[in-house]
Amino acid sequence: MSKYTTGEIARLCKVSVRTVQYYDSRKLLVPSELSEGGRRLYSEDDLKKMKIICFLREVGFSINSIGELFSEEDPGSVISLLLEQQELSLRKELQEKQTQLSMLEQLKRGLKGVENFSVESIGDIARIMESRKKLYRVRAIMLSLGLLGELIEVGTLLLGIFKGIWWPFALGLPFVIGISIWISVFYFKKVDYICPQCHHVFKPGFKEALFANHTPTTRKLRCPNCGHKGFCVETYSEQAESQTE
Amino acid sequence: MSKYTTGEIARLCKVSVRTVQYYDSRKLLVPSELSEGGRRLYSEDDLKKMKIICFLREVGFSINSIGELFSEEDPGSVISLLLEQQELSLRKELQEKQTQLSMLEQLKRGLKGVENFSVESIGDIARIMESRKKLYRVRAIMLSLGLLGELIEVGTLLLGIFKGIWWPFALGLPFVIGISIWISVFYFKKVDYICPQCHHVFKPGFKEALFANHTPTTRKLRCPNCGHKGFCVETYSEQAESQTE
DNA sequence: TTGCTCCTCACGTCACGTGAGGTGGC
DNA sequence: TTGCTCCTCACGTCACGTGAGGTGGC
Repeated sequence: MSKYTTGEIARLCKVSVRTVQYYDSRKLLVPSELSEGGRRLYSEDDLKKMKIICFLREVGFSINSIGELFSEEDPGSVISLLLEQQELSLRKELQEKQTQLSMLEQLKRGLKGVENFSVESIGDIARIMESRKKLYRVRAIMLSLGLLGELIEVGTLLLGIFKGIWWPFALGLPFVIGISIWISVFYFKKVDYICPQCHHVFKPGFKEALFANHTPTTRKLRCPNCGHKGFCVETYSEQAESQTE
Repeated sequence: MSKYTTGEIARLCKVSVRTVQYYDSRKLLVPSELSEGGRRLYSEDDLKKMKIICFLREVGFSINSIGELFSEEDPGSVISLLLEQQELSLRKELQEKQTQLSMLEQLKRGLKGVENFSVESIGDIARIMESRKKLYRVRAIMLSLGLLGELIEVGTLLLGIFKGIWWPFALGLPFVIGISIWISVFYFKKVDYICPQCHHVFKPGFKEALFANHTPTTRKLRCPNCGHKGFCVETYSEQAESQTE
C-alpha cells in the first residue's frame, strides 16, 4: 500500500501544498498516518476523498458544507438538500453577474457619449440608468393613454362619416384634447434634465421644454446653474417620487 | 447648506453605517467636516460622491479601483482601462458560474441514477464527468475511422457491381476488417469500468467485455474486487493516458 | 432625563497565499 | 553533504459584520 506525501496529493489534485495542509487543519481531510518526523502520510483512500473534495469545491460548495456531508452518518439525506441550496445560490450569483455585466455595458455606452469626462459623469449615467426603468413605466402610461385617445377619435369619426351621428365626435374631441394636454403636463412633471457641463439636475420652464429642440432622450436647454446651453439628458424626477410616497 | 450624519448617508445610499465608516477608514470618502464631538458630517457633494461609489461597487469594482479613480488627476485615462479590466473579469466569473451550474446539474442527474448513495458515488460521477470529454474524442476517432471503412467497402462494392472490377473490393475487405478489429482493441484500451457496488475501477477481460450485455455507456460485468455483477459505467482509462504522456 | 445615534477598538468571516525560520528524508 | 520537501507559526487578503463599552445630541 503506497503512501502519498502532502506534495504528491497536492500535485495529483492540482492544488497547492498549503491547501492540503489547510484541509487538515479544518478536519476535512486528516491524513491517515503521520511519519516519525511528523510528516503527513496519505493513503489511497485519502487520495480518493481528496479528489471528491476538490470536485465539490469546483462545483462551488463551501468547506463547511463538504465537512457536513462527510461527517453525516446518512449523507444521502443531506446531499439532495445541499444540491438544491447550491443550485439556488449559483443561479442567484449568475443572475447578479449578468446584471453587473449589463450595467457595465450601459456605463460604457453612456461614457462614450460624454465629451469631457469627469468622475461626476459616472454619477449622471448612474442616475440615467436608474431612472430609465422608471421612465419606461411613465412612457408606457403615456402611450396607453395616447392610444386610448386615438381610438376614441377614430371611432367617433367613423361613426360620424358612416352613420351620420356626429355628437360622439363633438363630445370626444375636447376629451381627447384634454388627455393630450394632461399627458404633456404629466410627463413634464415626471422628468428632470441633467446639465452635461456642471451635472446640475434641474426642471426647465414648461414653455421652454415644450418648444425646445430635442431627441428621444435629450432636450436642448439652458442650465440655470452654470448658464451652459446644450443637449441635456432626460431623467426621472426625484421630487415626483417623493411626492407620491 | 445641510449636512448629513453617517446614518443619513447610509440610509440614502442603502448601505450600513459600518460601510460608511469603513469607506472613511479606507480614505475613499472622508467626511468634509467633523462635529465638535467627533461625529462625521457629510456635505451635499459627499453624498453625490457616495452615490457614485455605491454605483461602482454595484458594478463590481473593488474599493482600490474606485480609490484610484478618485485620486487620479486625469480620471479619463484610467476609466476606460478599468472598464475593460472589469468587463473581462466579469465575463470570466460569469463563465465560471455557468460551468459550475452545468457541473451541478450533471451531478444531480448522475446521482438520480444511483440506487444506494454514499459519498464515494460523487467521486464516481466526477470521474465519469471528467472522462466524458475525453471519451467524446475517442469516440470521434472511432466514428471517423468506421466511416472511412464504410466508404471503402461501399465504394469498392459499387465498383464491382457496375464496372465488374472486383479486385479493389477483394483488397479493401481485409483492410476494413482490420480497421474494425483495431477500433475494438483501441476502444477497449481506452476504457475502464466502475463497479457500482464498491466503486473499484477495473479493466475487464477483452472477451468478457466483447460479449457482455451493454448500453451506450454501461456494460454488465463482474467486479474483480467485490465479485458484484451488474451494469458498470464506462470511464476513460487513466492508464491509457499515462502511457501516451 | 431618556432614547437614539454615533464613536472607536477589536475580533470574526472565507479559503487560502505568503513569508520566516526550522527540519526531515533521499 | 546538498537540494528538495515539508513542518508550524503568524500575518495578509477582501469588504465589511458584530459585539463591547462608551458618549454626543435632541
